[in-house]
Amino acid sequence: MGSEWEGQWQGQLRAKGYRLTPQRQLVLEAIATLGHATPDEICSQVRQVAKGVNISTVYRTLELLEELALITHTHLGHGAPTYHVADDLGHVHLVCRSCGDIAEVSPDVVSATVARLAEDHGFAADVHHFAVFGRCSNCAGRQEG
Amino acid sequence: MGSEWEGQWQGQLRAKGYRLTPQRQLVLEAIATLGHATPDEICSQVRQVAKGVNISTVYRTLELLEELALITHTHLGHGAPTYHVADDLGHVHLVCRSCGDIAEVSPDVVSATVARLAEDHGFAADVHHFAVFGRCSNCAGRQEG
DNA sequence: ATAACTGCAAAGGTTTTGCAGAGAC
DNA sequence: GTCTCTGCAAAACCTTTGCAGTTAT
Repeated sequence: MGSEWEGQWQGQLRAKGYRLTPQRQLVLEAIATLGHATPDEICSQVRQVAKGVNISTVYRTLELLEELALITHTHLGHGAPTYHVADDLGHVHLVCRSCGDIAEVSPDVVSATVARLAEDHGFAADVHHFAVFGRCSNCAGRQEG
Repeated sequence: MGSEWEGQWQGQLRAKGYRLTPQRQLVLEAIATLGHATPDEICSQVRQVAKGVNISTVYRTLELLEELALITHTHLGHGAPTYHVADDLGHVHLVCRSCGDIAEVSPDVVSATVARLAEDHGFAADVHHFAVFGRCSNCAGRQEG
């Protein structure tokens, strides 16, 4: 697996008094592999390699990795948030309320809004965190009020 | 309190085989009064009028009212969603990740994005449901990576 | 050796569900 | 009288926390 970044964040960990452990590497690798996944899904993925890893370790690691800005999470609406690596930029989620389908589109479509929020309100919008709800093209024509 | 709409949705209820009950009226009135509130807050408000109302009744009623398109909910990030009446259009939430502050701005700022989503992806974005995460003007200057 | 990390298990908060009784129609 | 709705309680779900043992440094 890609191991160039291993040295990179090892330094970040130590600088803050944290330690490099197998579990932490596995969680980060699992997120990179899955693209975006819930804590539970990440835990399952990790357990395929290291059987004994506990869900609470996953939660603690997610909090840590997010603090180091290595990952971020997105709320897709219902229960569990999804996590992904921080340099996996490049998509905005469109969540369909009817069929539940989740589409990914270019962050390009929200750039105008991001610019206006910055100009008019001094608000630095987090594009990673965008989750847009509505009705997808499949469901749009079907039912309407 | 405004009671013009009482007759309006009573018909909708009956058309689907549902019934009009005091609890359902109280929940809808509570949401109208509070503007936007969590299920728990709504329950508290309702109990000021009718003491015995149970939280599970509130949840069931929220689901019903949303099905009738009388209310919608917004996810502000963490746990509980906030509910508001469907005709309470007119604002988009800006949630600051640092201080937790929630600002409301005109839906105007997202109109360009909504238009592009419709044109490019046939996606009917729900403006009510927009919740934008990021960093507000107060926190923006303070800390940066 | 010290201090952080892990697994386990229990607790926390939020939402859902089963059921018997109450109530609208 | 029928069928829906309510309140209660238990369960389910997601997440956090305390603690004792383990491990990196």
